[in-house]
Amino acid sequence: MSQTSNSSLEPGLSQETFNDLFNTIGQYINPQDLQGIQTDYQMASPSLHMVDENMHENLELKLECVNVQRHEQGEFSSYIPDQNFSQGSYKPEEIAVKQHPIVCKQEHLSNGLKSSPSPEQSSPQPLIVSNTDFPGRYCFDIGYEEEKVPVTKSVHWTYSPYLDKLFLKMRVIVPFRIKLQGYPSPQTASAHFIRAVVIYRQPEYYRENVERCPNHITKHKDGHHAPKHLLRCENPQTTYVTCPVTGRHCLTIPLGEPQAGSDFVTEMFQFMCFNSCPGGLNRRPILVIFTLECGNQVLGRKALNIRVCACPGRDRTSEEKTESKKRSNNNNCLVSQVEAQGSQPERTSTPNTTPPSTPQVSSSSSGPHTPPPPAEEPSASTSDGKQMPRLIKKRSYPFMSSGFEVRQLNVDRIPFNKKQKTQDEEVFTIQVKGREKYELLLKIKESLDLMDLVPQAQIDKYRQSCPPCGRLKNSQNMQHSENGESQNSNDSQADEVDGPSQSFSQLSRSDSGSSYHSPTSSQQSTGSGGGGGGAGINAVRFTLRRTLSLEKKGHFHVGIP
Amino acid sequence: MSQTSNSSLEPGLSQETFNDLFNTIGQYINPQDLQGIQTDYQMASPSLHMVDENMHENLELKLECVNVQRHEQGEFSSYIPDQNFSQGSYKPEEIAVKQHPIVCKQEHLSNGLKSSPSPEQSSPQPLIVSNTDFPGRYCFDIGYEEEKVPVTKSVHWTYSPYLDKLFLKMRVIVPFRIKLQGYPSPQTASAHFIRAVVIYRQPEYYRENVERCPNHITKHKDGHHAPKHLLRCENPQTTYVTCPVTGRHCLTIPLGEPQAGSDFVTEMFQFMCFNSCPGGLNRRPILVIFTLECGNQVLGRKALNIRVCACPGRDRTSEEKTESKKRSNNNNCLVSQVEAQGSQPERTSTPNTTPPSTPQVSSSSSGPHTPPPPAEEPSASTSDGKQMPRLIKKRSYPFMSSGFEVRQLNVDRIPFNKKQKTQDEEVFTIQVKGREKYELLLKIKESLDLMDLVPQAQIDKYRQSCPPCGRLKNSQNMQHSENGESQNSNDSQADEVDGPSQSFSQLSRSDSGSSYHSPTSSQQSTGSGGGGGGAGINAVRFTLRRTLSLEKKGHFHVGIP
DNA sequence: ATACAAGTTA
DNA sequence: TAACTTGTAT
Ligand SMILES: [Zn+2]
Ligand SMILES: [Zn+2]
Repeated sequence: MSQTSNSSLEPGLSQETFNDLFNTIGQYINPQDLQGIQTDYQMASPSLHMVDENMHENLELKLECVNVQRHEQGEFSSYIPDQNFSQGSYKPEEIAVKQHPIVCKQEHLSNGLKSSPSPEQSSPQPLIVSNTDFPGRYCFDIGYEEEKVPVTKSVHWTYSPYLDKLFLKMRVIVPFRIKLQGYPSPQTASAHFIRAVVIYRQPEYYRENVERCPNHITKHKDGHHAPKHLLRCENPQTTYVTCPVTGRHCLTIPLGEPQAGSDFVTEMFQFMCFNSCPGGLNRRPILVIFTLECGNQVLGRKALNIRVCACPGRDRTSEEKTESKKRSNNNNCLVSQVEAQGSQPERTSTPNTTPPSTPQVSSSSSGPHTPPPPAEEPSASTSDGKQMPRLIKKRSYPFMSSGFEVRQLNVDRIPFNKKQKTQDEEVFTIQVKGREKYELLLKIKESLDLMDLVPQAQIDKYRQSCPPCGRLKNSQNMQHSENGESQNSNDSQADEVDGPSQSFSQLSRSDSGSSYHSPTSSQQSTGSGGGGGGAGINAVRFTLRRTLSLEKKGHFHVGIP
Repeated sequence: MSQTSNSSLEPGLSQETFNDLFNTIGQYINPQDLQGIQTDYQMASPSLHMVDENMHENLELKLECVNVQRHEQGEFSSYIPDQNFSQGSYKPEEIAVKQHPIVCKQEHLSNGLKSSPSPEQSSPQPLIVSNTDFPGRYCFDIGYEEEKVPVTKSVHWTYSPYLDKLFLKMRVIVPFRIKLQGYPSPQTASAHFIRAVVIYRQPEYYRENVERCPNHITKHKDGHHAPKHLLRCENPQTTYVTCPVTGRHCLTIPLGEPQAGSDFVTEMFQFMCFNSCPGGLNRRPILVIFTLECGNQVLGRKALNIRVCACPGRDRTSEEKTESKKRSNNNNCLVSQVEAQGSQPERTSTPNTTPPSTPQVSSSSSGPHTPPPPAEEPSASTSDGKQMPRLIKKRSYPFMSSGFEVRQLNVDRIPFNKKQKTQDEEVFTIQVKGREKYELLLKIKESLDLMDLVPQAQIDKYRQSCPPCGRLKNSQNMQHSENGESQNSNDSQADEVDGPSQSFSQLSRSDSGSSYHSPTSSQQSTGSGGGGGGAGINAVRFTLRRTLSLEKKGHFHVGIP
C-alpha cells in the first residue's frame, strides 16, 4: 500500500498514463486510504483534482451533474426513474427530472470537465459511487433487526458483527432500519429521501454496474418493472432509477416517519440474484450504499457489506473463520477476540455490539473493531511485474472456458491482491481470418485507440460539423430523446446503457475511417462515418493505419500510446 | 413402470390431458418399448423424396414448399431453417421458398397437431424425439476419434466406453465420425443428410426443448446466427433449424463423402453450454440424436450420451466409479469388469471396445455391455412416488439455480489459440485493450465475415439504395432488411423465444444509440430478436446470415470436401 | 492438477 | 445440517 500512495501522486502525466495510474492506485490502495482520499475530494473544490485518482471518472461525472443541477436548479438526479412503484405520488422534483433528461444529458456532454462545488451535492453517483460512510447532521445509519430465533438452522439472513456483514438468501425480504438521530421537521421531511445503490466492493469493479444476471432476468420473470435491478424495496413508493449516463441502477424511497418512540424507520429489501450468479455479480462482493438526500444534497451515507447466498449461516461461519485467521496473522493480539465472537456463537442471533438506543444491530461504525470495508486481500500491494503475466493469462481464458470464469473480460479480475492494471484496459484478442479483414480491423482498432487522444473539444466540433448520418452519440443521448417525449421506457433505455454508449461514438469515428475499402468496409464505414467529416478525428484515424507484417498468430499488439 | 403403463392408456382425453399423458407415457416407458413403437413408424411409407440435392439446405426448404402445396398432408418438416451456412450458390428453389415462408409457417402452425402417417416419416421429430438406435440399411453409427494423447491432463474431451458416454468441455470442437456401411450411390448421396438434435435423457424432460441458457446467450455473443442452439457444427453447410411448432432446435448437414479408404465422414461439433448451466440444461443429462435422412425418410438413428462439463476427465472418472458401484450392487459378477475398465486406466485414450473395421471408437451398440441410453438415475425407474418428487425437483431447477460462471462476455470463444488453421486464409490476431472496443471490433469483424456470404447482387442492390453517407451498416444485416422489411427476424423467432427481453434491450441500445450506423449490432440483434411473427418467410431469407467463426479447424478436418 | 466455492440435494 | 456437485481459482 505504501508504494501505491506514492506513485499516485505524480504529476504531469498523459491521459493514458494517468488513467493507468489511477486504476493502479485503486488496486493497491487499501480501504482506509481510499476513504481518506475520497473525503478530500468531496471537500475539495471542483475543477480539478482529477488527477487524483481514485476515481478519476468519478470526479468528472460528478462535476457534470452539478452543472446540470445548477442549470436547472433543483435537478438532483441524473437518474431517470425506471418506474415508479408508487401508486400515485410522484414528487414534483421527480417529475421535473423526468421532463428534462435531455438537458441533463447535454449537460454532461458539454460539461464534461467543468468545475463545480462538490460532487457530493449531486445525488447521483458518478461512475464511481462513493463508499464512504458519512453520518452527517442526522447521524444517518442503517441497522438490522435483531435476529429472531436464536438458533435457527436455515436462517434466511444473519448479520455478522465481526465481519460487519449481512448474509442473506436471494429474494428473502429483509428489514433494514434507517436510523436518523434528529428527524427532519415535518415540513422538510417530505423533501428527503433515501437512495440505495449497489456497487462492487472491490476497486477493480467500482465502475462496473451491478445488475442481475441474464438467467434470473430471463427465467425469473415476475412482472416486476425493474427486472435488472438487483435490489428491490417493498415500499410501494419505491422508484427504480437507472442512470442514463452510467447505466447504474438504484432505487429511492421517501424518508418515512419513525414509529412513535423509535429513532428508525424500517424498510424491507430483497436481493434478486446471488452474489455468485455467473452472468451477473459473478462472485464479486458487493456493498449497498444508502444515502439520505434532500433535493440535490447528500446528507448522509452508509455502506453495507452484504452477501447474497444460498446458505447464509454456513457462509457466515466460514467467512468468519477465514477472517479470523487472516487477522490473527496480521495482529496477534486480536486473535482471541475473533474466535470468540465470530465463529459460531453469534451466528444466529444478532450479536453484541448492538447499539444502545435501539434494539437493532447497527452495522459497523459503532463497533470497536470491524472496519466498515475491511481490506480483505493482503496481497493487493504486490508488484507490477505480475501484471503483464496476467494479461497473458486472460488471453488463455477465452479459449475454452464457459465464459463466465471470473472476470476476465470486463473486469480485470480479481482484485484481490495481486495486481492489476486498469479496468478499461483489459486486453482481448480477436482472431481474424484473412489479411484484408485483419488490416481493416486493425485500422479501426487503432482509430479507436487514437480517439482517446483527441481532445473532447475537437470531437465535439467534429460531430457538429458531421452530417446527419453521423450523429453519433451515445446511447444515453438516445435515451434522452426518448425520455423527452415520453418517459415510459426509461427502464429499457437505461438498462441497456451499460457498455455500448461509448462504443457507439467510437464506432462512428472508426467508420469514417474504414470507408475506403471494399464492400464490407464501405458499409461499415458509412455507418460510422459520414464522409469524412471532421477533421481532427479523421486525420487521426488514418494516421495509424499500419499494415502489418504478416505473421499469423502472432499477436500483434497494437498498442497505442 | 408397470403402473404407469396402465394409467397412460386412458382414452377420451382433452388436448391438454392428452399431451400430459403423452409425456407421462414417455417417462415411464422403457427404451425397448419405445424402440418398438418407433420402428413401426419408420416402416411407414414415405411421401416424397423429391429432392436430390447436394445442399440439404435446399432440401429443407423445398420440403416446406411441398407442405404448402399439400397444405396438409405429408408435412415432413416442421422445422424452419434458422440459417444456412452455405456459401454462395443460391438455387432457384431456395428463392422460391423465400417467397412463401409465411405460408409455410402457417402450415406448421395449423398442422401442429394434425394427424399424419407417422412421425418418423416427417424428418422432424415430434414432441418426443426418438432416442432409439436404428442402424438401418447403412448401418448408421457415430463414433469418436481415438483420443490422441494417451495421458492428457486437461483433456478437452474423453470418451468412456464403460459408460458409453462422451465427456467434453463447453465450446471445444470435437470430431464425430459419421459411419455408414454402404455409402449411398453418388446419385442419391446428395439427397441424404444428417440431422442432429439434442434432447434430455430423462423421460421427464423428453418433451422439453434443449436450449442454451440465457447467460450464455446473452453474455457470450459471438455473432452466431443460432445463439440458442446448444449444438453447433463447423461444417459450413450446416443449417440450423428450429421447429416452429415445438420450438425444438436441431441442425442438419449434408452427408459428406468419406475419404478414400474410410467408412466414415468426420464432422466437427461443439456444445455451447454446460450440462450444468443454471438457466438452461440445468444439470440434466442429455442425448444427442443423430439421424441419417433422405427426403422425408429416416434411414438410421444413433443416440449419444454426452456430458458437457468443465472437467471431463474428473467427471468421467467419478461417474465411472459411481456407475461401477451401482452395477456392482445390481450384478455381482460385473463388478470386476467395471473397476478394471472404467475407473482410470482408460481415461485418456480411447479404450477397448473399439470396432474392428475403423480405428474410431464407435459409441456403444457395438460394446458388450453399456446399453445405449442407460438409465442413470435409479429413481427414474423407481416407483411413481419418486417420480413426483423428481418433477418437483426439476421444477425447482429452472427457477433459481445459480449457475454459471461469468464473465467474459463475448470473448470467450476464441478457442484454442494454439492451433489455427489456415485454409486459404491466414489467421491473424488482434489484441485490443478495453472491452468496449473489443466488442465493437468483434462485431465489425463478424460483419466482415458475414459479408462474404452475401451474394454480390444483394450487395450491389444494397449499395444502390444506400444514401451517400453509407449509413448502412453491416453487410449482412443490412441485407436482411433489404430483403424484406418484414422478414428480418425470422431466425430470431425461433431463437429468441425464450429470452427476448434481454436481447431486445441490447439490440435496442445499439439501434437507438446509433441508429444510423450501428448496423452491426442492430442487425444482428434484430435478427435474433425479431418477434416471432412472420415466421416462415423471415426464416428463409435470413438463411444466409451466418457468421462465423473463428475456428481453428485446422486440427480436425472437416469432412466435407 | 488440486483445492476451493457455493448452490443443491438428501 | 451434511454431503455432493461442479465450475473456478491457484
Ligand atoms: Zn442471478
Ligand atoms: Zn450456458
